This record gives sequence, structure tokens and C-alpha cells, in this order.
Amino acid sequence: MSSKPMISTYHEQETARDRILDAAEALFAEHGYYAATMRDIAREAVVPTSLITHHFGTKDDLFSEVIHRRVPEQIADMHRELSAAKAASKGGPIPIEALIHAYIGPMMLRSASGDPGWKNYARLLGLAMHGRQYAQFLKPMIGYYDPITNEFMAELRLIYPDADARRLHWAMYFLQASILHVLVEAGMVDRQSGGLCRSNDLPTILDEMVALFAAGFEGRLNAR
Amino acid sequence: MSSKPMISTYHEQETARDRILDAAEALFAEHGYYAATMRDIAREAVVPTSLITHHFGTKDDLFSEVIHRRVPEQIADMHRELSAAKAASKGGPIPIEALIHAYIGPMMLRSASGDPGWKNYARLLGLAMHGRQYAQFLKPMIGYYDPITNEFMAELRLIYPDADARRLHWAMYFLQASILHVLVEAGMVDRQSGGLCRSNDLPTILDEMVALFAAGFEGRLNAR
DNA sequence: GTCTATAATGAGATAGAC
DNA sequence: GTCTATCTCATTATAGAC
Repeated sequence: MSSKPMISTYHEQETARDRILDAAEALFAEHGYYAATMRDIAREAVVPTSLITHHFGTKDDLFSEVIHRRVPEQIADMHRELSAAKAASKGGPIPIEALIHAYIGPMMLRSASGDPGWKNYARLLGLAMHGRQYAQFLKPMIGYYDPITNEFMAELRLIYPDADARRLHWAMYFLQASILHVLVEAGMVDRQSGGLCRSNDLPTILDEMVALFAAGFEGRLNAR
Repeated sequence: MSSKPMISTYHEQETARDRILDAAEALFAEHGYYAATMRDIAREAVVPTSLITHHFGTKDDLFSEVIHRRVPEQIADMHRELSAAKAASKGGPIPIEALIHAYIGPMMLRSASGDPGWKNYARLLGLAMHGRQYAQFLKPMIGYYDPITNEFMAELRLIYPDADARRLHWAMYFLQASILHVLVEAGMVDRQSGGLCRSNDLPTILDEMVALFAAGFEGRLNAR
């Protein structure tokens, strides 16, 4: 808050603490929480292992800090997009394409922005949210994502006021399930399409995903 | 193949080898590959750790064997459902609902069948296929799933002969991304819906998912 | 096939000098 | 804030008796 470098994207003048966070983010995203060791992270950051515990405490604490460094900005992105979509619809329900885009677009575009830190964070998010409840490293995330998702749910209800409440939740569930895998960029579609589609082509994926889920929501949630 | 018990669902007369596989399947599914230790697995199976390596070799080998025990039956399920859908359509294109159901239904219904082994296997599948290419334990899986997915892709092309090839791949990609998370039963929808929807209610999820993706495919792939 | 005992390695975390 | 050296413990894997 006080003496941070103003531009943290470039590696010049980066403190050891920042290098540790960057390295942890990258290795957690690449190998997962358990397979990424403190030693690996220290080597990547070119610091002794003890400096990690000095700055952050336990490995769990380090993971939490990696999340907390980015998550407020991400949630702010989503709020901004949601507000813009609301303003553009002038009191009426938001077009479904705009709502889906506001929900999944910010993280995908951050990931595609060219900043390797955001790319790693996006992949880490996709990995962590895929785990089960008890996983301790889910906790720093769900406190942020469940509330913002509920805000989007409220708008979805305004678009489809006659749809069954459970059906609205299922629709959002499938959308979230899908985006989590997309953020990981696991390479499945690359293999299966023989290179025709690339899982790191996030701008294309965003367009395709918005269109497909919008069609699904329209077809499924207007009835009844 | 020769002296296996004919009914492996019940625990009576189960060999130590089978107990090890069951325990490994359960703990890999619950905690992931790295967090589930050989000691945990041995304790759960009530055998000494050394018996695991004696029967299976390394931890990697054990994981592979857990997969190979179930995957042929699962692929056979999917082939059977696909063949039945083809036969029912009498030479014409398969209805999209039937194709999606044939693709995602078998694993979901196995998971919901009441056999805890299949439930654990389904969750493990959802976890493992979510990882990235290099993850060594992905290898025993993609050799099975990519070919069967390509068979379904071929049928999808027959349903939408005028659709762009990439768009067909993206549609299947989103479907697969979604089903992987559903199989994990991570509890996300339970929290967000306040208990209105449960992530272990797979029969309901199957119906909702088939309907939503069918609407999405129809709206997205008929055009052009 | 099954078990006890143990080896060999790598893990997360700490002490204390500079 | 940073580093060297080390502690303690859990990990996978093996040796060899029954």
C-alpha cells in the first residue's frame, strides 16, 4: 500500500516478495497446489526457501495471498461490466448475451491480455474452483465468487421471470462448470480438433461460448 | 480374468488387491493424486504399504490400474448408447438430445447407480481430465476418450452438415468442460442455490443438461 | 500372498547471523 | 529484508522373514 512499485508488470525493480508471489502463482497454476513445492517456488523466484515463510508464513498462507492479490480487481471488473450492461438496458432486462459476456468476459480477457500473471491466475482459478468443498484453498475464493454469482443470478431472474428457480440455477451451474475448464486451457480441444481449435484462443472462445450459452438459455428458460 | 470373484460390488471375499484398488480410487477422487498418499491408501485398505508396491509397482502405476479397471466398461457403455441412438434414427441423423444423452448419460448414470466404486471413478475422471497435458496421469485416459469423442463428433457433423467445423468442436468442448465439473460434484451449486439444487442429484442434472445443451446446439449450429 | 522393519529421499518450517 | 544451515517429519519404495 505504501512503497510498492507503481508498475508491477515489468520485472525491473521487482522486490523479492513480488517475485515469490509471481513464482507461486505460476507454479500453482502449472502443477497444482500439492505438486508445486516451496523449494520449486523459491528456485523460480531466486530466493531461499526461508524467505517465503518469513514473508507469508505457511504454504497455505502463501496460496491465500496469491488469490487475494488479484481477486478484488477481478470482482471489480465483473461489477463494472454488470453495471454497464444494466445501464445500457435502461431499466429493462439485460440482453442475455450481454449478461453472459459480463460474467465470463472479464476473466477471459484478463487471461488473454498478455500479462503472464493474470494468465496464471486465471488457470489457477479454474483449477481451484474445480475442487471439492473441504479443500482448504477453496475458502479464500468462494467468499468472493458466490456473492458476485448471486448478483448475476438476480439479473437472470429478471430476464426470465417465469422460469423455474431451480432451472435458472442449473443453467448458471453449467455455464460456470464450462468456464472453469476453459480458463485452465488444458489442451483437450487442441488434441480432439487436430489443431483446428486452440484452447488458448480465448477471444474466439468467448464469442463462441456467449453465443452457445445464450442460445441454450433462450431455448431453455423462456418456456414455462 | 480367471479367478476374480463374480460379484465385486460387495465386500465379502474381496482380495487385498481389490481392496487396494477401491481405496486408491476413493482417496484419489477425494483428495487428488498428490494429496492422497500411499499410507492413506494402505490404511484405508487395511494392508501394509508394501503390499501396494508389490502388486502395482509405483504410485503412478497404481493410478493407471485404477483407471484401466473401469475405462473399458465405460467406453463400451458409450458405444452401446451411440449404437442404440443410431439404430433408432434408422439411417437419418440422430436427434441432438439423443446424441448428447448418449455421450454424457452413461457415466452420470454409473455414478448415480449406488455403486460407490463407480461414483469415485466418475469423480476421479472429472478431476483428472481437468488437468493439463503434461500431467502423467492424464495419459491413460486420453487414449480412450479422444477416440470415442471423435465418434460422437462425426455424428454431430451429420446432424449439422452446414455448420462450421470449428464451431462443432467448440460446442463439444463446452459440453465436455461442463460434464467434467458435474462429475466431480464439487458442491458449488449447492452453496449458490442455498440447497435448492444439489450437485449429487445426477438424474436431474442429466435431464437439465441435455435440454440446455440441445437448445444451445440447435440455436448455434443450424445457422450458416 | 502377506507382513514387519527400514531405507532413502524430499517435504514444510525454523534458528540465527548479516 | 535477506541469507546459510539445519530440524523434524512424512513421503515413496525396498529388503527379507513367514
